[in-house]
Amino acid sequence: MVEKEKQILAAALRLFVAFGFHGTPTSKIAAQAGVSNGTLFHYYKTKEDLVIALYNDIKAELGAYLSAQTGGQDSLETRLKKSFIHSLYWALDNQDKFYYIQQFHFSPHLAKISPEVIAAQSRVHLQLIEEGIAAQLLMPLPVQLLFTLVSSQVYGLYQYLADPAFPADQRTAVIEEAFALLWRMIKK
Amino acid sequence: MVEKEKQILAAALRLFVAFGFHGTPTSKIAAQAGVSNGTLFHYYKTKEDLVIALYNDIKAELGAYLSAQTGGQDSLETRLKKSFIHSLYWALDNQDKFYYIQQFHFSPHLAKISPEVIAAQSRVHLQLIEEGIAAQLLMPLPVQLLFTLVSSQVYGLYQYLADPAFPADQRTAVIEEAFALLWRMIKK
DNA sequence: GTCTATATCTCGATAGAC
DNA sequence: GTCTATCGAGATATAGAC
Repeated sequence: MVEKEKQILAAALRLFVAFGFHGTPTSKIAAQAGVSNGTLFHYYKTKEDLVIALYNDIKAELGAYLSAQTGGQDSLETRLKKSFIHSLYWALDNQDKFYYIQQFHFSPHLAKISPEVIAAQSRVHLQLIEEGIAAQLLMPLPVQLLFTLVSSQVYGLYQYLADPAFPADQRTAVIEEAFALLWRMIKK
Repeated sequence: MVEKEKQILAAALRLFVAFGFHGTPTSKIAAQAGVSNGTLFHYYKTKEDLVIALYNDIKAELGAYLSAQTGGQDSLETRLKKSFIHSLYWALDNQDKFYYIQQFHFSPHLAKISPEVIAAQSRVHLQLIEEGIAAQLLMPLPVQLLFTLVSSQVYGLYQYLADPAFPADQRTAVIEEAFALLWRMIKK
């Protein structure tokens, strides 16, 4: 991916998050990226192409980050905890991107992403939970249900921690506490 | 609110959920509502006015429904459970409306809603949790944190249950189970 | 690959009769 | 209050020179 492409994606991210898909014309994206309107449409055939490319780019980045953190031979609890913590840190350090994912998720654009691609994104997490159930460390419940409960706790906790009024230096303590609660909930 | 107004809101809900804010022109809303373009703008000065009015209408309906379920002298656990269950049932029975709330939430329109109004919506839930902490029934944690954890579990469980592949006759059982897990997590 | 210039279209909003 | 008709703005996307 060349420089201009990155600039376009970066500008699109900023503007979409600030003004929504509707509220940001391609002309403004091009202007903020420092390229002409024509160049933007050289890289992305349509505006929707751009919206989707941005989503895929962010998802790929998040996926790469998380799998880089997946150490090896820790206990299951530790691996789950690391995954929990790093998801939160990534979200807190990349709030625009995290917001964009959710904005995209609640938009008709989501229909353009194939179900297989979406499923692939959570596969590694599902496997972790499956392993925990098989080893009788986690409650014997449907994998999807446990996964949903864990994920939604990440989302919820993010909302709590992302509040500008919340002191950043207390984040770690709250995350630790929240994971302890989560573990209490899902452990067998 | 007169008949035509309701028809406009109903059409707007259907279309916004299906095609997004951008993807649904006011002309289509008017057509689906069976009124003319001019009439739509008689009731709502701008398209954004309509978007916001729809949000407030849905929120009011949800608020009315939930407070109607708030019985009186049950135990705190039971009241919390009822609130949990009824939130879920409302969401499952009003999926378009629930989706719209979230779609609105992840859009720039949210900025047009005053923080006081948003805070008022969760006041009753916060009080319940506050009471639980004071009575030493719940973990001694920040009220907002516990509220966030409970809410996000509702959202997450909703996603799980709203999946068309999930058999509707097993909903109650899963909701019961999920509340038991939740209670295990937050009880002192 | 990048730009300028512009075609084409659609949408939100208004005017004014009834 | 409701309609028809329409204006003007601004959007996406393309054409074609460099």
